[in-house]
Order: sequence, then structure tokens, then C-alpha cells
Amino acid sequence: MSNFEKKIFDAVREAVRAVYEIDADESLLVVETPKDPKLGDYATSAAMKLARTLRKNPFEIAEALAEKLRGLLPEAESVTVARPGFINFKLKNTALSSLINKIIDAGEAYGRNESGKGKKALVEWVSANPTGELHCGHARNAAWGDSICRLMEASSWEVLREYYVNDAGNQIVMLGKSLEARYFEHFGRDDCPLPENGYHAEDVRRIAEAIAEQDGDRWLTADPQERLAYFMDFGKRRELEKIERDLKLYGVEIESWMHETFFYEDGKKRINECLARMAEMGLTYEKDGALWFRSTDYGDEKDRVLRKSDGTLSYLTPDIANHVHKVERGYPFLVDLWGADHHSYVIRMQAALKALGYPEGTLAVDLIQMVRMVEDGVEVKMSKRTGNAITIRELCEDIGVDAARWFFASKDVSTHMDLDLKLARSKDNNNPVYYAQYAHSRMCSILSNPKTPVFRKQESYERLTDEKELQLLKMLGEFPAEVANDALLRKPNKLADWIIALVKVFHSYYNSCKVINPDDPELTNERLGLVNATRITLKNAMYLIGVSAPESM
RNA sequence: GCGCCAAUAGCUCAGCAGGAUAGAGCAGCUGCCUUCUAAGCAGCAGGUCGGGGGUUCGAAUCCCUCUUGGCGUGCCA
Repeated sequence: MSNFEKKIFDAVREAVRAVYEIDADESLLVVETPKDPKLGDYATSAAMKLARTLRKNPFEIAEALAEKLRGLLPEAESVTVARPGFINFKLKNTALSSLINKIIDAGEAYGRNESGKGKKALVEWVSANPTGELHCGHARNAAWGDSICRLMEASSWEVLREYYVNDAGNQIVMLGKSLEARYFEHFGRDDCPLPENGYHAEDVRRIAEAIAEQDGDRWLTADPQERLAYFMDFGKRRELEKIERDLKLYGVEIESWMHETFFYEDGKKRINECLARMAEMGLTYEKDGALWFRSTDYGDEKDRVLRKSDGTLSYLTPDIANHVHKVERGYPFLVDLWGADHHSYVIRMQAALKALGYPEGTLAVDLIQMVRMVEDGVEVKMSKRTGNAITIRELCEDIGVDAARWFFASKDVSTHMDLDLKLARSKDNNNPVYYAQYAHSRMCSILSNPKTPVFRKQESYERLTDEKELQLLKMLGEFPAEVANDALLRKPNKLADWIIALVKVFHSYYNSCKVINPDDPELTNERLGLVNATRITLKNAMYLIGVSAPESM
């Protein structure tokens, strides 16, 4: 809630108390922005919500409250009532213009808010298997997760960005075996064929060649077990280096890489502690030679295997230890971003944490729905160039990092998405990200124009009376609340929409009002203040989406 | 079969802690560059919010049901 919203909220509560002598429930006193700005700057539907309990006509309630509110809100230019029972508020200009100095003083910090102060969260995302390139689905995950982290950090959360490396399962064994096959092939040997489910991709061949280059042919005759272990490790490291590099290019920095094999260290110490704890709590049982978790008691549709009858652990078990470990490291709130194909896994993991006694809501999982690549209305499964899935790197080269990040951050991940490659590829105004970037560079262009006088801060900016100027100021004032809300909901796409709405007003303003006016230096100075404040706000907002704000285009 | 996610303008998508006339970008049509960047602005056109019930002052939004699509339904990871 912005300052004004809070003031209005309090005033409405006070008015209800004064007129009807009741303390209204907070949920009834909603302060919102009217759809049509002509109606007012803010509105409340409180009168309609009270209609039921008061057994009165909403319009009459609204009129009675409005009468009282006029006295309670000196900042309001007007308080009016509209059918069927909305109360609309219009603010005085001076109430808004004091923002300009506040924004300029705050600079990069403008938008920061304290809604998450004192809270700590560990966000785990991307977490692709280190067995190949990151593809477009990961790009959606990566962009979304990074924006969520940025939003939460701007809202004073202490966030740890973590990547969980699945390096203890069959996939890595398969990577090692595939590397062996390519390694043998490199030396002209055909007695070590690629396994049936092996990785055919070109990058696996390149890694095998790197081993050959570094170590020569000595692995041909080495102990097979030692060789496989070495190849697995080598392959994993190489793949992770590539992933880290690609993410960096994409503007995503991982702070913590948590390896699944970490939980197997020290004789599976952490896993065994976890299992012992679960056994002690009566959460497990043996059946058919396997160890099971009674997850059905916690809402799962069936019990889950923790230790298979062959003695090895299922994927779930070290991951439970992983999540427990996160909490033990001091993060009471965990966020995971998983592909939607893992949705059944959500209940399983939440059940485990619940069973172990962690409070409900400890783990939030945001599922990322599929991305389909489309060209000319036909799904494109493979890259024409490589024959493999389209990688994040290709995507960035194709449409640019800014366009890709904007594209993924601006669409809710709960919806299946079609990415039209032809459209995305065209580097023209098809992409809304350019609309926002163009606005920023226009602002920079005004501020750096040789004809532009030096801006001086003033006490107040009372000559900013144009409708568009007031609209801009109002939006700028809402920015910190917008950030807080989007962080809370973990929905960067809302911020993307807000950015578009903001720059739309600016572009319109740019066309209708000239900022630099040599005949009126006072007005020019006030408008420069507004442009400055708008530029700062826009740049900060774009940063949260992971998009650059160019000074010229 | 069961479970999860979805269906909104020609296309891609917002809106879904119930609220005012359902929005944006792109595509289409009309205008606007001797004046701070036309990657822009102003305007026009475009919708049975998948179908059908229900809840209430009010439903794209909540509930039920049907249809269509995607995903899942392993002692895979």
C-alpha cells in the first residue's frame, strides 16, 4: 500500500466508525485504483461491501461516508460517489509532486521497500541436470526465478540463490558412459559403443575430445571403474561450467551450487540422519524389501519409496535431506521452481517436510509450464542448425538477452506458452521490451541534450498540472508498493505490465508536452525533475525484470 | 480411469485475494516528423471471456458439470 492508500484506508475506517459506530473488518475496506483515471486517483468499494451487514442501500452508505471523508482527508481535492456505491478520491497536485525529490534522492534505491525485512528465503531454480545444454524451458525458469529473487531482495528479503545439481543418479552415469564411447571413437576404437540411452549431442563429443587432448589415450587401458568415475566427474564439471557461463550471459548469477552427491558424503551422514529421524517419528515402514514413506498420511495419493529393494536410494531421499539442510542452514522459507512435469513431486516433498514437523508453507513450489517453439504455426522441436533442442545460448543470439528475459518474465509461468521464433527473431518494434527501452532512451536524450539547462531541485513542483504529468507522478508513487506486492505474489509479469503502463503514459506525455522550453525556465526545470524521477523509476523497474535500460537506441 | 495445469480480440498474452464500459503488444485501417529520438503519438475496427448450470446487489474471476488441449500417474531422475 502506498502512503496515500494507507491514509485513505485509515480515513475510511475512521469514517465507518464515526457514521455507523462499528469497527469494519479490514477485508471490507479495500482501496484500489479506478479503471478510468478520470473517476479519481483512488477508490474504495467499502460502501458496497458494508451494504449487507448494514442492510442499507450501498449508494446511501457511500454518500454518508463521503460526507465524513471530506473532513478527514485534507489531501483530497475531491471525494465523490458513483453508482452503484464507489467512493472516488482525487488528490491535490501538491500531494504528488513532493515525490520528485524523494525519488531523485533515493536513486537506485527507489522502489526498495521493507515488506520482507528480517525474512530469509532460499530460492532453488534452474537446477537442470548437468548432462547437456540449457534449452528454452530452462530459459523460462531461469528468467522467472532471477526476477523473483530481485523482487524479493528489493523488498528487503535476504535471499540465497541456489542451484541443485543432480549428480548422483543414472543420468551422470550415462554421461560418463557416453563420454567413454566418444573417447574410444576418437581413437578409432569401435569396441565401446554409445549406450542405448546415451547422450548423442555434439557437446558430449567435444568434452570427450577435451579429455583426449588433455590426457591422451591412457584411459583406453585404465581400470574401467576408475575411468568411468573420472569421465563422470570431468563431464559434470564441464557441463556445469557451460551452464554457469550461459546463465551469466543471460544475467543470472547463482550464489550456491548444492550437489546431490554432497548428501552421500561421510557415509551418507545427512541422509541417514534424516531417515533415522523419520523412522523415529514412525513415518516409514519396510515392504517388499524396500523402505517406504507414509506420505499418504500427509495428502499424497500413494506412499513413496525411500530406499529401493536393491539398497539404493530413490531420488526423493537425498532431496528430502537437501530441503531439511536448507532449513537448518537458516532459511525458514524455501522456494523451488520446477518444470510442470514434476507437479506430482510437489505434494511428496511438502508431505515430507510437514511430516518432519516443519510448518505448513515452509516450501513453496512454483511450477513452470511448458514452452513450445512455433514457427509459421508449426511447432519447432529442434534447432535447424544443430538438430538438437534449441539452447538458451541460441535463443539469446537469436532474439537478444533483453528480449528473451522480458518475454519470459512478462508471462505468467502457470500458462503454457508459445514462442513464435519468427516474431521473436525480428529485431524491430514487435517486442514490447523495445517500447520500454525506447522510453528510457528518450528520457536520457532529453536529459543529455546540449540545450537542456542544469536541473535544480526545488521545494515543490506546483506547475506540473498537465493530466499526463499527474498520471506519471501517481504511478511513480505506487512503484514501491508494486514491487512489494509482486515480490509477495512472486509474479514478475505483473511488474512487466506495470512498466508498459508507465511508459505508455510517458510516450504519450512526450508527444503532447515539450519538456525543454527556453521561454519558461521554471516550468522546464519542474519537468526535468519529473523526467529524472521517471527515468530512475523505469530503470529500477527494468532491472527487476533483468532487462537493460539503454541510454540511446 | 485418476490427478495437476490450462481455454479471454485474427496472433501472443494480461486481468482471476468477486466490483465501474473486459485490457496490452503485434497484425489491419485513418491521420501526425522544418520543434527534446516516428523503435513514437492520436484515433478506428476487432470479444457469446470454450459450452451449460449454480452462489449474489454484482462473476472472465468462486462452486459443479461437460468439451478440448498439455503434463503426470515408476522401487526413473
